[in-house]
Amino acid sequence: MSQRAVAIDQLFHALGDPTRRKMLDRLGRGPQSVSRLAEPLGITPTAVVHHLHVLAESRLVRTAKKGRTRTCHIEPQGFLALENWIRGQRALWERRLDRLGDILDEAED
Amino acid sequence: MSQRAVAIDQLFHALGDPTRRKMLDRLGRGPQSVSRLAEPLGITPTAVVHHLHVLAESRLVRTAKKGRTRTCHIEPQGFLALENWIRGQRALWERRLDRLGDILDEAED
DNA sequence: CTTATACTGAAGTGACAGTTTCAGTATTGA
DNA sequence: TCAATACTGAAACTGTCACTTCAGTATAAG
Repeated sequence: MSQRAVAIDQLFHALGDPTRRKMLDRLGRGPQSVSRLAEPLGITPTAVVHHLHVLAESRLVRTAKKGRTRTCHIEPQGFLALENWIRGQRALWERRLDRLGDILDEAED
Repeated sequence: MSQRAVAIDQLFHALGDPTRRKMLDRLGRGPQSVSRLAEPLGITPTAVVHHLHVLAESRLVRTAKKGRTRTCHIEPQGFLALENWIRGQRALWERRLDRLGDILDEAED
């Protein structure tokens, strides 16, 4: 599997978990510490740290420790990669579907 | 969890599997039968059928059986839902990051 | 009618991912 | 210095998921 494919794989795996997406929602509204992320999710800080590793690998979040507190915030890189993937998929079939025409029409229920 | 959230959940779960994404790549190039999807992936038709169920639930593919052959093709609906989700995420943090400025700059490595 | 083809449902297996507990380290504040 | 706080690593538990085999059904072809 190519380097690119591995990255996409990690990315989708990261986003595939509901808890991680909830964390992203939180972080979208502003930076948070590990504990403050954990509390509303009803999971332990340990679990949060694990999820942070996964999210950081895909460049969806970035964290920095200052003193005894780790602060987490959104990083745009991962989202850009996701958008690129979708563009690639569309490029595959969009022209063909346009040519066929009927399938797209049929698809809007 | 809201109806919307459930759908997004299914969608990411569907896209989280590498085999299913390979199937989408194939189908992006044109419709395929179950067996012809299975062969290059090195899995049984049974497994393909399972994946097709998952993909169909998220409106990423559509299938139709004619005679003894089931033909599968891409459906755009799921991809649109994914794009909408990303737009929602961006809306959360984009303005804030623009205001802060420095974080985005720091993010381009 | 008989055989081959194409798919499908049920049941079972193996691996992995999310989570917890618990013990440990680093930092802060009194 | 001492206690409380915040996080982290290892180990173990549990459920889920992808996949297989096998038996069965429907369709096509000779």
